[in-house]
This record gives sequence, C-alpha cells and structure tokens, in this order.
Amino acid sequence: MRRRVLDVAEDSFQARGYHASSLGDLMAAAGVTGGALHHHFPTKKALALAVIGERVAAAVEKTWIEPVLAAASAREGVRTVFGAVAAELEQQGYVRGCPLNNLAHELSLADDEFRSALAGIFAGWRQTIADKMRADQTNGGEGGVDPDRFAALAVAAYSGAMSMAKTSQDAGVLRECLKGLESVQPPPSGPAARRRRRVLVHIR
Amino acid sequence: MRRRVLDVAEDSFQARGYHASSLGDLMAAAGVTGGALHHHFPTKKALALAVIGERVAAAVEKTWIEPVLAAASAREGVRTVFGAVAAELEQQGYVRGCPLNNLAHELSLADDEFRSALAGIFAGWRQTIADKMRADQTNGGEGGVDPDRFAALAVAAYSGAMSMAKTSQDAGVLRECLKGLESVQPPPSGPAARRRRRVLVHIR
DNA sequence: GGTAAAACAGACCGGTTGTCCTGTTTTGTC
DNA sequence: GACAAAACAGGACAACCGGTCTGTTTTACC
Repeated sequence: MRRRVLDVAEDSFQARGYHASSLGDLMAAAGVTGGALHHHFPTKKALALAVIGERVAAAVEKTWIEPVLAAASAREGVRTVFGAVAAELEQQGYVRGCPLNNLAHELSLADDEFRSALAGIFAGWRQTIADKMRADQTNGGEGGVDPDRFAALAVAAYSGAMSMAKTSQDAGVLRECLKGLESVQPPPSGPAARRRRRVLVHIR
Repeated sequence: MRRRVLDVAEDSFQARGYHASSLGDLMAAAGVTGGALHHHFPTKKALALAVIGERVAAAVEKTWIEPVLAAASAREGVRTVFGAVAAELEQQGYVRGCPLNNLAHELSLADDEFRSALAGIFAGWRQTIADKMRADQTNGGEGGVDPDRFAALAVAAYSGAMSMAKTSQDAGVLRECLKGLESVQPPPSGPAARRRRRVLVHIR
C-alpha cells in the first residue's frame, strides 16, 4: 500500500509537478483512502521527501551511476547514458524531463530539507563520474581533462539538455549536446598538448 | 499598475514558482485590488503568459543575447556571460535560478501555450550563439567546431549549471562548467583521430 | 463639459486543498 | 485465543484559491 502510493506519487510528481499533484488525485489514482495515506505519510512534504529519497535517488542510480560504473571509462559511460536516454525518449514520443531536475526546480527554494536532499543526489552523481575519470587516469588513459570539471559539465549538459528537450518536446538536443561533449579535449597549450593527444590515441 | 503587477509576478514566479504564487499574495505585494488585476489579466494563465513574453524573454535578451552579440566572438560572449552571472550570484549570496528554466520546468508540461512560448525563447537563445559562431567562422576564426552543436551545449551547460547552483545554493559549479566548455575543441583531424573516432562509434 | 470607454475597487462564491480525527480491521506475538 | 500495535477507512473541517460580479472613479476625446 505504501509502495502503491509511492508509485503513483513518483509518477504524478514527474508528470505534473509537486504543487499540481493534489493528494486527492493521488489517493484516487492509487486506490487509497485518506486515512491510509495519512498513516504512512503524515504530510505531503513527508511523501515528497520519501519520493526523493527512495525513488528519485534510485532512478539516478539506475540511469546514471550503474551504467557509468559498468562502462569502460567515464567518457564511455556518459556516451552510453546520453544515447540510451535519447533513444528511450524518441521511442516513447514525449519528454517528461529528468525527475531530479524537475523536483529540484520546484522544491529547492521552497524548503531547505527538500533542497539538501536533492543537492545530495546531484553531488553523488557528479562524484561518480569524476571518480570514474580519476580511475581512468591512473589506469593510463584520459589525459589532461580535469575530472571534476568534466563531471560538472556532463551533469550540467545532461540536465540542461533535458530541460530543453522537455520544453521543445524533442529529444534531438540531447544528441547535439552529446556530440558537443565529445569535443571536450585537454586544452592544447604548450608542448604537453601533443604528448597528451598521443596518449589518448594510444590507449584506444 | 499593470507594470507593478508584472514586476511582482515576475519576482514571485522566480522565487516561489507559478503554482506557489497565489493571486492573493501578488495582489497584496503589488498593492492592487482584485478588480484591477482581473482587468489587466483575466486569468492567472494570462498573467504568466505576459510575464513570459515580456519579462522572461527580456531577461534572456539582456543577460545573453546582447552580451553575445556585443562580444568579439561567440566563445568570448559565452565566457563573458558565465563570468558575469557567476559574479552576480556570488555577490548576492543566494541563487534563485534562471527565470526561463524555472518556468520551463513547471509549466511546459502543464499547458501547450506555455510550452511553445518558452520553447521559442530557448530557440532564439541558441540561434543567437550559433549565428554568432558562424559569423566568427566566415571571418576566419573558430575552425572546426559545429556552431549549432556548440550553441546547444553552451545553453544546456548554463541551464544545467544553474539548476545545480540553485539546488546547492552555490554558484561555483557555474565556473566549473565554464572551464569545461573552454575545453571544447574541434575534433583533431588526421589519421589518428579518424581511427579513434571509428572505435568510439563502434562501441555504441 | 459631456460622454463613453478604460481603469480600478471590493465583496462574493463554488470548488479544492491539506490536514486531522474517530472508528474499524488486520497483523504479529506470547 | 488474548491483546497490543500497526494498518486502514472515511468523513469533517478550516483555510485558501482562482474567478466573477456589480459598482465607482479616472481618463481621453470631441
């Protein structure tokens, strides 16, 4: 029963947002009475906090963290996720946006508990990519590019691309941004640049 | 009077969002009676449409379009805007996010009129950067990088960085992403590059 | 300075929202 | 099978929301 409420809430929060999702609608959609809902989630805020902590975090984990960790490199992981998400969106024909971003925009200024919960997910997401790239570098690959910088850019590009994709209802911008991300190379400054590039070619 | 309402609405929509801004609050904050408000904006939706068309578009124009057009190059324009916004946010000590993005997330799935109005602003923004870079290229500068690709990435990176900055209440990620963007270089040409690219595509 | 339209005032209403409260049923445990 | 705790049912309610309505005042123009 608790799970049913969470399912419906997760879906409705993404499709309509937090404020536009009334508890009445959620109750009807989940087939749950007011008493039952209030038992598991005393307030609407508690419900949202649960959705963020249990569902949104899990979605990021499944969509991003796991594929990145499983990939051959950070770069490859980013490429894989962008491609997979773009393909999924194109197949389903509409774009509802990134659950994390959607809630982050609506809630992070409204309440500090919301904000820190969402910020934690963002931080973990970035750190996974950065750590992965650091591992790549100690393994001899991926010269020059700053891991934290790359991770921040990858997450920002994804989030921003999803915003535009949602607004234009067209996933094409995701592919555009991925191609742009592919062009992120270590800055060709000084003689070190040539060496780096050689290394990059080498390991492939 | 109409201007006063728009001022207050613009501010409240950015600080609290559309749904969380009640007309009662807006009336009180603007010192306007219900009748006056209803005279200028028959519905709340009409008010939001006016805010988007007159204020949000103008904000993007002033923050992005004008500086980019005035800059020596598209790249330089992007650099300038990122720096200026980061500096402004750091000075004021809090982050309310990008007005366009905030409303885009909350409204683009709710109503198609909202959606297309917001999508138009996004499109104009991207096109300005892309056109600027095309001009750079015909003037001999900026080789290799695809203008549309760069524009999409710049806008996405900015939007996404603002999302994270808003969620973490820290503008630092903006500077990180700018540094990442600086590393966007035309893909190295030559046999080595071609080989690498082939491998990358193959993996997908 | 008369007049029509626009601008504004302020009360009002139906509907909805989130929350709370009192019972009833189910579950787990000795 | 007694019994306490958790799970659930369902109504009640006070606050609030957006929208509408009827008047009054200001403005613009001939």
